[in-house]
Amino acid sequence: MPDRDAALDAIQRELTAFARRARHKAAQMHPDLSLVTYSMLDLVKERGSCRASDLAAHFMLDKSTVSRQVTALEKLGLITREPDPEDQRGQLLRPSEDGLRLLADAAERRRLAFRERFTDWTDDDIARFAGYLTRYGAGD
Amino acid sequence: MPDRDAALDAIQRELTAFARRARHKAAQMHPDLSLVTYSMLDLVKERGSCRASDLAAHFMLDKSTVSRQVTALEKLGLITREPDPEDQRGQLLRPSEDGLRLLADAAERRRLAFRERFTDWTDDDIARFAGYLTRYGAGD
DNA sequence: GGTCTGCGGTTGTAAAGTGCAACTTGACGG
DNA sequence: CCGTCAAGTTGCACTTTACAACCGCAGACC
Repeated sequence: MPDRDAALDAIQRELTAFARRARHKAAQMHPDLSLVTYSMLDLVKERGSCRASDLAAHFMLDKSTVSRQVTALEKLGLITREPDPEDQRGQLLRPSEDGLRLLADAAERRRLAFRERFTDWTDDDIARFAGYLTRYGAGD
Repeated sequence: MPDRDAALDAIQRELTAFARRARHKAAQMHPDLSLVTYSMLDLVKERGSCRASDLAAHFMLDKSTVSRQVTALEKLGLITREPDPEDQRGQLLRPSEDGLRLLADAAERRRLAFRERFTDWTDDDIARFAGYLTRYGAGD
């Protein structure tokens, strides 16, 4: 089935092309935060609170890398660290007020950019595209 | 139109999630080449021959970065460089036999992984998904 | 023809992200 | 009490990347 293979090639190419551009654009949007650092902050918000090892597992990164990024986020005042009362080895990460503000601001700007980009797409096309992406992402 | 916004949010979330994991997965799939280096080789093959500045423009990378990656590709014997007969300043990049072989091999492995992942997708769904991604990518 | 401007590419330098390994500290089971 | 394991930190090396300075050639303009 050559058509199917050609389509699979296109999917692969476009997704990697997107990944390349994502880092570039994320760097422009938030000069102080990389895409990964931003995602970590986002996950901390999503979970309410979590440990550094949770971040390492979720992002498939080494714990040392996470340690440094968390330190950076704390230095920027975007998260707080407190020892885990249940296990003194670990620490609970929480987003700070500034961190929440930054996330909300970024989400809003991103939404505006997306509205712009999809102006000439129909509602049906957008819904189907979102459905396909979700279905793809569920395979991870 | 809340549905539309919800779908846009989903698209945004899934695409950034993919971008996060891209590096890790690419490293697994192509152990010898980085994601960017591999993409460069792929574009050179796609175009038949091209100049380094074309790569820089397409990948939104600095020309110095491209220069180093191209040097690496040449050292690995995956591409060849020859002065552009039309413009002595530039150079024409072409994939070597080894480069073509590596690309074909990688494409085959990738296709296998993708076939696995997309087993329960219909041909129509895959074609539409590829179409949406291409349409999205064309907006850059 | 000579000069100026601009483009294609290279190299030096610095910064950031990442993984591996060694270490510290605390938890848990014999 | 001790050995083992888990959570984080730090040192180190490597890679990727951008910016800036530079070289050589091309094309335009006088």
